[in-house]
Amino acid sequence: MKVSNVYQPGQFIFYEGNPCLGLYCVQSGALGIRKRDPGGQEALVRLALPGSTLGHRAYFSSGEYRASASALVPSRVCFLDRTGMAHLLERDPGLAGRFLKRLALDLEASEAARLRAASMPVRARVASLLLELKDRFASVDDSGDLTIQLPLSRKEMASYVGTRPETIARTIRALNNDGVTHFMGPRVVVSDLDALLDEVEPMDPGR
Amino acid sequence: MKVSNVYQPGQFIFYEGNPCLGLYCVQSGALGIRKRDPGGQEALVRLALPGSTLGHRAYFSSGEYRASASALVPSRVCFLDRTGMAHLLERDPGLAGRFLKRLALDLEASEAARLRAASMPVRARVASLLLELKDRFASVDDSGDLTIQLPLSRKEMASYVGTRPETIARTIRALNNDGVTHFMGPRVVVSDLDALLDEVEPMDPGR
DNA sequence: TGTCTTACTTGATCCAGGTCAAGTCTATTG
DNA sequence: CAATAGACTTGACCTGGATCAAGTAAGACA
Repeated sequence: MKVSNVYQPGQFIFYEGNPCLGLYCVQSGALGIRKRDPGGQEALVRLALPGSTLGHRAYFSSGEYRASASALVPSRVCFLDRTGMAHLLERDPGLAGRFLKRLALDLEASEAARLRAASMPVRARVASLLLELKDRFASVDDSGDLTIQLPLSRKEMASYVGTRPETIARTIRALNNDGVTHFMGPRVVVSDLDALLDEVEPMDPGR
Repeated sequence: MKVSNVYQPGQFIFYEGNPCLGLYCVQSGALGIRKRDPGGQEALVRLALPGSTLGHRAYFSSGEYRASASALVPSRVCFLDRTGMAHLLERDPGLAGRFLKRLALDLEASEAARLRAASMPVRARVASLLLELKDRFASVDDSGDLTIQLPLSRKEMASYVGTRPETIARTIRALNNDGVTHFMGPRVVVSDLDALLDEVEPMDPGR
């Protein structure tokens, strides 16, 4: 009923189009949620970090996954099948309500992301990706600076922020030149976190 | 517990930030759902047509509306307050499940819209707006052509497809020149529906 | 050790769509 | 009937980012 598995980077947990047989939950690591866009390309649409539940959308609607999930780093993921779910839902009457809330919040997040994507330049979107990765992948290095170990290739970063690898490279170069970041391969040093935050929300000097 | 009201064009049903006291349901007419974007502008994010439920997102999550709703045309909207909802939910145990499904489908729609917005040019997005409006606002005129009575100003159309009024004007002109549409003020004549469909999904000549 | 492959970077060029500045066209109001 | 005002259109121009075409760096393998 409930099993837990470890997936290595690149391994898939499920594929778009698979029937949804239950719910997954990320216990450790990080997953990438990918979706085939109209043009047939796999686009990275979301990250799933420890604590997040996966597949409840498909579970409650069509019964088919509308996206694929794969591990970005070694990840422990547990699975609860439909009978297990039914069991839980009947034993805990408040659970359905909490799923409703979860979905409602996801929906808000998704719509907010849509607005944001439309009104922020690539540079700001890259900055907010870094902030998103920070919580899970950052450590403080020997000289006291924040270092993020990127679990994504440039191509994946590009598809996540909705642009092209070339533009990611140029944006990285620009951020480096402005002293906001120091990208070195798969590792970024952020010496001034405030500078990064300003990229996302350029302060209006008025207040 | 359950009341039904008629709203005139421009009248608001609720505002972003208001506490959510129950659920609304569109019986007739059409509403525009608006959201304040990071830059402070009101952007039209969604249309609500007869049959759609409004505010379930806020109802199940924060308790505050995250968007405003106003009538685009005279609309009958009914309201069911929290006690009424609680009543219904307890009387019909399957209802919560149907709301879960509703939210899950909304979430899918929202993510699909996000992908679409990122990968379709303005012209195709305008075309799909017309297709969306067609079901509710189209009639067949005396000469047998499909005529859509637009319930949106150019500015609203612009914010809905994520662009500027100037670009809408130019796009309209281009569609007219190509014989796909005939915009005349607030009314569009679509003589060839297939041409409009092709704008949204340019057929790959291979198959 | 070289050489393949794949990921990444860089440069050059192009274009959709944003911005700014005049328009025109109604529609309202004194 | 001006006259001011708002909604829409048009033109001229500019720019962020896409595209195309060469690079370079670095791990995998013979």
